Amino acid sequence: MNKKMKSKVTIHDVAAEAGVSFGTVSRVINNDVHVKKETRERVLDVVEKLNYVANRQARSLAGGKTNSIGVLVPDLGTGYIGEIIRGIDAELSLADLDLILYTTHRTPTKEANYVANLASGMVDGLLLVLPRQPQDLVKTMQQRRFPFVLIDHQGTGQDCPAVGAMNWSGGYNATEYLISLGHKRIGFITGSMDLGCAVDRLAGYRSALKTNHILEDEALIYEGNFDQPDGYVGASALLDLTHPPTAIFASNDVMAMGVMDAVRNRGLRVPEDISVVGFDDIPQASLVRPALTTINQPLEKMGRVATQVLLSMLENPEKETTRIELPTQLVIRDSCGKPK
Amino acid sequence: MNKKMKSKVTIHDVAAEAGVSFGTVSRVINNDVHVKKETRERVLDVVEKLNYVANRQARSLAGGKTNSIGVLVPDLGTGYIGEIIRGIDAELSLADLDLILYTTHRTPTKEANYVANLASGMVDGLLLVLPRQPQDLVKTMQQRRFPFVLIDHQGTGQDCPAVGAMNWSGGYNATEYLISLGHKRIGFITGSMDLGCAVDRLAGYRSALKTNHILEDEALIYEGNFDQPDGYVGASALLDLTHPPTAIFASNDVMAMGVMDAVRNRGLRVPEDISVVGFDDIPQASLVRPALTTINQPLEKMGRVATQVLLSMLENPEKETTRIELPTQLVIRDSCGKPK
DNA sequence: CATAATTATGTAAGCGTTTACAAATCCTTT
DNA sequence: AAAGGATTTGTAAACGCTTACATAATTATG
Repeated sequence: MNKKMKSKVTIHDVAAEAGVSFGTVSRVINNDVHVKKETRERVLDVVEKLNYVANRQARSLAGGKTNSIGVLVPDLGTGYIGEIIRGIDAELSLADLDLILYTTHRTPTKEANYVANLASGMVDGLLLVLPRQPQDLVKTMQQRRFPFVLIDHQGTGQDCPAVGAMNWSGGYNATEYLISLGHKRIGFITGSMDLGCAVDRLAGYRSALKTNHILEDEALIYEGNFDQPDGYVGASALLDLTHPPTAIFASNDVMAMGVMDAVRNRGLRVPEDISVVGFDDIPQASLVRPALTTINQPLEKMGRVATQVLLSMLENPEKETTRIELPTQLVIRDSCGKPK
Repeated sequence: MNKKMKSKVTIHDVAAEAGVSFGTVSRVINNDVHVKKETRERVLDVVEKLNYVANRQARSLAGGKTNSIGVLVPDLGTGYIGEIIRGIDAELSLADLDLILYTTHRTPTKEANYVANLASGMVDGLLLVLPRQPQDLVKTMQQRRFPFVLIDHQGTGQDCPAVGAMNWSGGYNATEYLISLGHKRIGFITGSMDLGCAVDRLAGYRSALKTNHILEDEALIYEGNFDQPDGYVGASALLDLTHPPTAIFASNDVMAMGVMDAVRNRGLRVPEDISVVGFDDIPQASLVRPALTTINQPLEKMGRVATQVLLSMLENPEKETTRIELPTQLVIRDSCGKPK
């Protein structure tokens, strides 16, 4: 009875204890139909008794799959990515797949490196969150026929599996909400314009203006980079105009917070003097004061859906997959009001 | 079924191309000294040329190590954990180890399950961030002699490798700062008292009071749970007292935000009427208005250090390791002022 | 210059599985 | 009761690598 703690119990141990061949044990744990019911039960009992857990590496080596999928993220700082991962994780654990996390944060060039390595057998599939330069990566993976899904990035014209949000309509709706409040001069702070989502949000803004017969003023558009300071600087520039805006729509929540900061720093109030709208609905959007009116992106759901897509690709490699866009939604809080 | 048409390049391919045996190639990629310099170079060239990447699973199987370490986290929501992971990731990638992420969020009981599985060979070591019920887990791992490090949790009396922050002195310093501002009645909202860090912060608070000859008032201590609503409810209760506090010290930033919310909801201002201090210094602490004065925990560094400790345990299993506490620091922003 | 020492390389035996394929057992059906 | 088929079980060959150990090549030694 005194078994060594250190030596792991293998499929052979189970086989011996159950009085069957290891092949049978393998069939049992893989739910192969060709096992007599009572044999299966006996084996399962022994598995339980011996506390057997199949060795993942051996399984992978023999089976040709790694049972884990790689998730490439730029960072974990803002909670934005965290939400997406939460969704990914949920789906993955349902499928009993491991999540191997790679952060490209420190070295941007690592993105390409990782993909090259990962795609050559370390994981069965890849989920790329907010990739910065997907063109080459996508090409690499496609020519290797390696399964992957892009999350929150619409490549410029590239046709590949991706899950994103309806950025255009988010931009449109937020702008239209501001217009409905009576605003005519609405400042806009863009995100990194190399990212499709930023382009789309701006396009939505423009469309809403046009639809409502408001003349677009280039001076009201400030090019930001999705970081908080851009919001501050952008808002400052906007407020310095001869005809400053009465409302500012920032392309993400973090910048919107920078905007609020700038507004207050010049002695103005949100929303009495200036209305502010963000985009994303990150957790802290409801924590700041005034609570931020913003466009909700279903972050967790994006993670879930992307994972589902990837898993279905794994099951059926031939299946044609394409871009999926999840709806965004206006969340009205306290940062907007009628213009003075 | 889905056979890979793309034959991966193996160690044998490299060996053939370089005109050596696969054993030599193995030595080269493992930096074994017993290889002639020019042979090594030739092999390396071929590796480059063929774009060879060693198969992780095979390596693990043969070598008896998985080259990856598991990280168990409760969640990724607040950015708090994200910071820690950033540190872990940095160290891990230096050591060329993979990070396998497990989130226990949805099912608390999964913690134990994961540990049982992981400890039996899926990873070489485990990093447990903010574990909720470590007692059993720790016992399991210790008796299996499985390497692990606890992050941000001081077990009640358990002697095991752990990395945390100086919660006591953080609590002490924050309280003393408030006292130095002139506050005499300082409310305190605790964290989950089953977590050592919460206990320590409270103890620090009490000590500071005592040192400064301020009589402790039990009524000023509200037991929270580290969630934002606790801050709101706690502050409300505190402000309802006959002799309400002039300052409130919340055991983490998230609760502090709840506190600010409650304060404002009764028409009071921060910091003019009530001073607020948090703990953690999460990214959004500097984003809220007024910016939160808080105790900085070196989250990323905790991740780094814990990883270093784990790696050293992997290298030298016999080495005695113990608890490490990193210093905390008061960060003064805009949420505190003199009492009226 | 032979011989021992040293260093470099080749070889074979696993590591713990999966999975064809072969062998054995159990039912049917005449 | 025996043949044929279906079902269940056993076996051996990978999977790609590490690592003793054996062997070959090189250098140093007397």
